[in-house]
Amino acid sequence: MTVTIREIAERAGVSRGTVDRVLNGRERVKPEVREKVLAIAKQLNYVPNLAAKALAFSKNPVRFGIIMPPEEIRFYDEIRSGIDEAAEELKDLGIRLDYYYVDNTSPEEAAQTIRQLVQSGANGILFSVMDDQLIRTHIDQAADLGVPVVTFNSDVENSRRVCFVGQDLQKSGRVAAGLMCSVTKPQAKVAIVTGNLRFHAHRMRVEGFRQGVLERGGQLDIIQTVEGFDRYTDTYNQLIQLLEEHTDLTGIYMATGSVKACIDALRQSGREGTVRVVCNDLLPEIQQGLQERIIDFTIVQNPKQQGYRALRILYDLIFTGKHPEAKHYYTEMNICIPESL
Amino acid sequence: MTVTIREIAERAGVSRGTVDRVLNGRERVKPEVREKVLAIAKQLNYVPNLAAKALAFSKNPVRFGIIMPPEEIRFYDEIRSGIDEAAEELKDLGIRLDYYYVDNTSPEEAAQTIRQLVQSGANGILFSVMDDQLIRTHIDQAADLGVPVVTFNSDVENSRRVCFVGQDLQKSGRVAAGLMCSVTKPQAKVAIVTGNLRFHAHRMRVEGFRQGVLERGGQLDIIQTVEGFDRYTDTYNQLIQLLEEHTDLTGIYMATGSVKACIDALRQSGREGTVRVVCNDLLPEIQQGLQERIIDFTIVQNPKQQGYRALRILYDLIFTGKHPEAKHYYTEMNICIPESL
DNA sequence: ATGAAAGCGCTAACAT
DNA sequence: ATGTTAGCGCTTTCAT
Repeated sequence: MTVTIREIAERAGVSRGTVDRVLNGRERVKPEVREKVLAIAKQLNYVPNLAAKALAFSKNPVRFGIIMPPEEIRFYDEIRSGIDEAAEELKDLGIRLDYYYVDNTSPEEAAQTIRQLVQSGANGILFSVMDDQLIRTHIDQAADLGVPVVTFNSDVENSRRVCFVGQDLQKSGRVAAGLMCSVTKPQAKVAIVTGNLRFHAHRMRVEGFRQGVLERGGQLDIIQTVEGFDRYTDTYNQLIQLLEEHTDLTGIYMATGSVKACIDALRQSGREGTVRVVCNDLLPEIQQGLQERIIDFTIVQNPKQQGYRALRILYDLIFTGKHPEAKHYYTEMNICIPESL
Repeated sequence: MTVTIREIAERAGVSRGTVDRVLNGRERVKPEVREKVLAIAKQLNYVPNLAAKALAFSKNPVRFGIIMPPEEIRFYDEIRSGIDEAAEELKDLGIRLDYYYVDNTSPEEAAQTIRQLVQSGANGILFSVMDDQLIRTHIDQAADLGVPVVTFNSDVENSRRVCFVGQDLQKSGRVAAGLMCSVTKPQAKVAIVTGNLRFHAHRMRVEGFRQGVLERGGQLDIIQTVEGFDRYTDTYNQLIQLLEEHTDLTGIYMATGSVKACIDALRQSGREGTVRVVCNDLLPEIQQGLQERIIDFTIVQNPKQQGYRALRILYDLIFTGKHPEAKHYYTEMNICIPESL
């Protein structure tokens, strides 16, 4: 029925041990034997039995290290629960997960953790801290030593990570534009708030939004793009000023940054509920903003799926040798309104 | 480390075979032995190793029957791919899936299939055909004989199915109301189109919509609820008339029924793009309607997740004995606009 | 009613 | 460089 290494061994006239070596590239095997085994395996369309592998591995489980920001950062809660859920489903499948929470304000600790994991013989790494040259170097070193790294939520560009699992930022900007258009009059004046336009990730959403507006026939008048540097006060002050200067402002797209600041500024100026707001994610203050009808839409990125997918990709790579189909795996994007909560 | 039946056997002073019998209720075991084993298992917090189970089962895999409408019905394509994906992940986990495509215009074939599956010793059934008394009886019989049935997409009410996996219809109606409110002026006149109000499932969305409008402070004026009986012409004719009679109609909620008819009626009356439309699902004509800006929003129900979840629930029930937490498992609901495609 | 032992497909330690 | 063998945890005959 199903092809086993035993069958391959018989056909090739070698032992199962040898087949195992060949199939898993463990030691040097005489090239001709190697070729023969490989040929037969391919011809028979051999696929390893995962349950058997898992069982055999259960003594020394495969180890995956997960490197992410400190547990206090609530944003990662759902991602973590996605990973845990995947781990639960992969339970008994021969893997062990080790979480490492590292400082996310500088790259040293994260880099250090990568190195330690590689040295200690980890079989794969899930990474989500920051994009930095030092990190890049370490990821590439890990790759050289055969330890695959999957980045999630926030990528490390140009590194040799196996795959990035996260949101399609550009698309999220376009969706935001579509939503804003649908709730405003033609030529309505809107503002974009972002963190820092020098950051690739921040720029992407803004660009997506602009493109989205174009695709809708230039239906909006983007009067300003505010950089709030992800700080509450900067964002708040600039928005207060903006609202004063533009009494005809009808929409704000919070691409990145403190939504709390936006809500407070609107309240302060008495324009809450009048100015349309589109933002991202589903933090507590955003949920409340939705309920109170201050925020019209928020675009969320299924963090649970993100964690799940990232782990799955690593698992499939290690256990079945299946490389991800693309270097980017974009997770679903959902639009939320109060009723969706 | 992890507790095995071997350990339980040792502690209880019996053989592993006996422990297996007890834990899986296979044959009669002397009650006192039974109690003892159970007590130790509970005390040790025993959890079976799925990989080992799978491997041991690989000779006679557990069989699940999947009963759904004919393959031609495109609506089920994505659900099927969700099931297949789940099956892929559960590959080597000791299950075999058998698909049965049955007539979905009358209950006989579906009922017959349930009976056959039960007789042939299937270990579980995934069902999605229709809600009917004959079906109900068969599902209950299956339950009596220890064959769990999970319904998906469309439930069989009041039957003894283990669980239903599908959309929260009432909520989808509320979300529709929220969306409609967000793109119309206060007191805008809107119409609801449904299939047949005598059907529970159809009523739910309509009720949800009404409730949603109330929650938004009665912001809409629902002038009529049209029953289109899921037929193109009925729907088309009624909408044409409605549009003529109400030149101030600003929104249509297609709760159930032919969205094509709605689009055509709007085109015919030259009101496409002027009248806001909210509907469900993502059939080809709806995608096109979105692109052409005739449809504003469509609410979709992640069919892939639906299939995946349904299979998972059955698997967990059979292999780990874990019953679903609730009788209903509601799948995610997503809002789509052109940009989300 | 219960125990003993073989086997599911694969890995790893030990031989040769 | 390759073969042999003993598990991994559970199920399932076959004895008793």
